[in-house]
Parts: sequence; C-alpha cells; structure tokens
Amino acid sequence: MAVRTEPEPPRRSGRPRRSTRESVTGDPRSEILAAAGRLFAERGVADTTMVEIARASGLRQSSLYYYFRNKGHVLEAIVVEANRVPLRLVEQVREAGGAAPVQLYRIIRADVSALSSLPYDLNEIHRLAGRDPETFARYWDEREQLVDAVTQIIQAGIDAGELRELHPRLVALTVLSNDEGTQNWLRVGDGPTARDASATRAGLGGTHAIGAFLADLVVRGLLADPATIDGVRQAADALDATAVLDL
Amino acid sequence: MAVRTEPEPPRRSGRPRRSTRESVTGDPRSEILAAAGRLFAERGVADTTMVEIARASGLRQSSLYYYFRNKGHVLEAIVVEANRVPLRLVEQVREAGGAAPVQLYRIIRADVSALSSLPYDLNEIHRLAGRDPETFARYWDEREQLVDAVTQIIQAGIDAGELRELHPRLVALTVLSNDEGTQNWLRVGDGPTARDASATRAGLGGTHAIGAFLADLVVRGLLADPATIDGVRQAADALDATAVLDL
DNA sequence: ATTATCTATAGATCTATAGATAATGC
DNA sequence: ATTATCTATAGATCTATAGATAATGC
Repeated sequence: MAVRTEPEPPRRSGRPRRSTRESVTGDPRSEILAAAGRLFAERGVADTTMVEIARASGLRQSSLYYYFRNKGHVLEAIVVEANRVPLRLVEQVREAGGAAPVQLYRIIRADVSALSSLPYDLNEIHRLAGRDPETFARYWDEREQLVDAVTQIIQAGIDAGELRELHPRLVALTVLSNDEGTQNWLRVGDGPTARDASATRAGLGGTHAIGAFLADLVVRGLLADPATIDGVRQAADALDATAVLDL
Repeated sequence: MAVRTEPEPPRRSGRPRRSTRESVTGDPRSEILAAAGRLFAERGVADTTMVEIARASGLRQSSLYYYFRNKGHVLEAIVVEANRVPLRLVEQVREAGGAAPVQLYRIIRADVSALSSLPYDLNEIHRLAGRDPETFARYWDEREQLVDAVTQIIQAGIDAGELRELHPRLVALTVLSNDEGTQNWLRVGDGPTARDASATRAGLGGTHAIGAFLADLVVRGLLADPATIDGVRQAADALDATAVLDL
C-alpha cells in the first residue's frame, strides 16, 4: 500500500542557514545568480558588493565563495544568458518562416520584451564585456551570431524587393541598438519616463505594446512599400497567436 | 612703443605640480571634468577611482578635493551638461522653423552625433540619476523639458497631417531612446560592432552618417506619406548647410 | 598673505581565505 | 565522511582629511 507522501521539502545536507529565508528552489547557485542579476541592474556591477548579493540570497558573504570563485565569475555566469535569449528568439522566428518584413517585425516586438525581462541592463553588459574581451569572448561570439542572423533576414528582404536597398548590417545593428535603447528607458526607475514606463507596462499590455510600437515604426521605415505595414502586422499577429514564443 | 609679448603661459600662483604634465588650459577644474568624463565612460563611475582621475589630469589624488568635495560632485558637474546639449539643439532647430518632420529629422541626425561626442555614456547617467533622484533633480527636470519639446514637435506634425496619428509622447520617448541606443553601440570599444563603429566614423563621415541613417529610418516610419521623405531630407540638408548647428 | 599643490595617513570598506561547525549520508 | 554553511579576519584598496610646502601677489 502506497504511503501518501507530502512533497518533501528538499532536505539537503550541510550546516543550516542562519537566515530565516531558506533556499526556495533548492538550488542556491541559481538563486544567487537571480539576486545578483537584480542588484547588478539596480545599482550597477561595481556598486554591488558580495555582502549585498549574499543578503539578497539568504546567505552570509563568504558562503558565496562556495559557489563562485569571485564576483567576476558571478557576472560571467549571468552574461552567458544575455545573448542566448535574443538568439533563441531569432532562431524560432526564422524557423517559423514567412516574409522577411514579418520576421523582422516579430523579432523586434519580442526582443524588446525579452530584453526588458532580463534582470540587468544589456547596455551595461556591453560596456563590461567591451572592457574585458578575453573573459567575454563567448559573449561577443554570440553577439556576432545575432547580428549576422538579423543581417541575413534583412538581406533576404532586400533581395525579395520587400525592403529598401540599405546597408543590411547597418540596419541590423540599428535595429538591435534601438531595442536596447528602448529597454533602457523602460528600466529606469525614476525621472520623467518612470510613469510612462509603468503606465505602459500596466495599462497597455506590458512591454509587448512598446515592442509592437517600435516594430511598427522601424519596419515601416524599412519597407519598400510602407503601405504594406498593415499586412505585415497582421501576419505577425497570426504567427504569434499560433506559436507562442517560448523563450 | 609696444613691447612684443609672447603669449604668456598663464603663470598662476600656488605650489607647482610635481607631474610634468602641466595644466594646458589653465583651468584645472574643467580638465579634471574632462578626464573624469573619459574615465567614467570607459570604466564606469564606480570603477573609476580618484587616483585615476588625478593621474589623468596631472594631479595627486588629494589635490582633486581642492576643486570637488567628493566623487559625487565630480559626477554631478558632468551630468549638468548631459541634457543641455540636446536641449540647446532642440531649441535651435525649433527656432529655425520648418515643417515638423524636417525639424524631427534634423534633431535625430544631430542628436546622435551630439550624444556620441559626450565623454560618457548617457545610459549610465540615466541609471545613476535614477538611483539618486534628489541629487539629480535638475537632470530629470531638464530631461522632462527635452521630452516635452520633442513631443510638441510631433504633436504639431500630427495636427498638420504630416505625421501618423500616434501617441506623441510615446513617439518622443522612443525617438530619444533610439538615439541613446545608437550612441551606445557607437561607443563600445570591442566586440563585433567595434569595426562597424570605427569604419562608420572614419569612412562615412563620422557619426553624422549614422545619425542621418537613423533619422531617415524613423521619420519615414512616422510620416503619413512616406514618399515625402526625400523632400524632408533635402529641406533638412538645406537648413543644416546654412545654419551650422553650433552646440 | 594667498593660492595651489604636495605628502602622509586614519578610517572605512570590501574581497577572499582559513578554519570551525552543524547538518545529512553511509 | 561529506556537504553546506558559518564566524573571524588579513590584506588590499579607496576616500577624504590634516597639515606641510612652494610658488606668486602685494
């Protein structure tokens, strides 16, 4: 006869934490990363101390070193994810197919949301990774892949006569940097944009609305025949409705 | 009879510097700010020490405190300029008049250049100013003025039927954040964009070319009749040729 | 006398290591 | 015995102040 077992709280060995805040997921490593990510975004990497990260993850400062050699390794572990999210997004969109402008529209719209949901500001990652290209070689490599993938979509659109004849790589870089710029003002906690940001997030269906807004603007600017933007939007909506983008 | 005087090196009182690097402009205060700005951009504010700023401006660390109470005050002095540059730009463009799309085009084009020539990344200023709204009240106040001014231009364009009927403030925020995003990738020192950035700066007439590119893209996306973009560009060129924007 | 710099340093962090300890697992 | 945590702390900064010093100005 089967004994009814309560879903056991994952009892792990080792000295118990002093903090009341026990590990929730049972995986302290990823809890540390989540906490660090939040703090890095809020206060910047250099202004975030190991004590703060520890406090935010329910540990003492020195306990972090059981999981990470130093602060740089915490950052590195976070950064590895940074390009992955948009890369996976671009892959999925390309697989789904459709005309180049539609793909571009979908990418922009989803990228703004995806970047905004990252626990840190991608612009800062950029700067840090630029300062230390050795350590972040992988980051730059994946970034290059991302730029390439978007460039190819744009090239395809130009070849098909759907997009204007512009320098495809320059367009790709501009598109991506616009996403990142938008992500930045959605993130800032104060000042005149704060209320726009929260109003937008709450009222208009979250960052998705801003993404749609930017996608509309940019794709319309790129279309050989801007009048076709309505068709593009509809096609994108249809595709997003069936295949919910799973990031 | 007038004695021929060599343009006297500005002999100032006080103990001489130990460093060979004498004050060039005779104004140590602004030399400190320039050096700090460069370092803040490169390494971030928190990662820049007073020793580094001192070294870069030919002084010893403690001598900085003769000019600034602490590092925060150095930052504050720099930040005060941050919105001034785009604000002055917008004012000049509005005074020069012309159709709303033309004004918008000119603003975007010049703003990218202006932001790129700042000695620091505006996105970081954003984050820092967001963290400490008290200290940076003036920054947010002027930022609000900037958003308002651009919003008004867009509203005028909508009223005149030249621009699409979109939420004007949202457009203004998006335009400004795109400028800032673009400025960011032009700035990053390494990775895949580095060569694009330097190629663009050198080959295509500097940041002006990127500004024109973005202006073209965005304004075209906003125009009620995108076919008029050529006329807009020409009008903007004509105005920029006569009145060189003096920032 | 005033000014602009210097040298020296106390005090305040912050990082990262050493070593102890309190659980579970065998 | 192994694991995950803890406490304590040496060592490395980094900031900001105190007080000395070397010019010019009057």
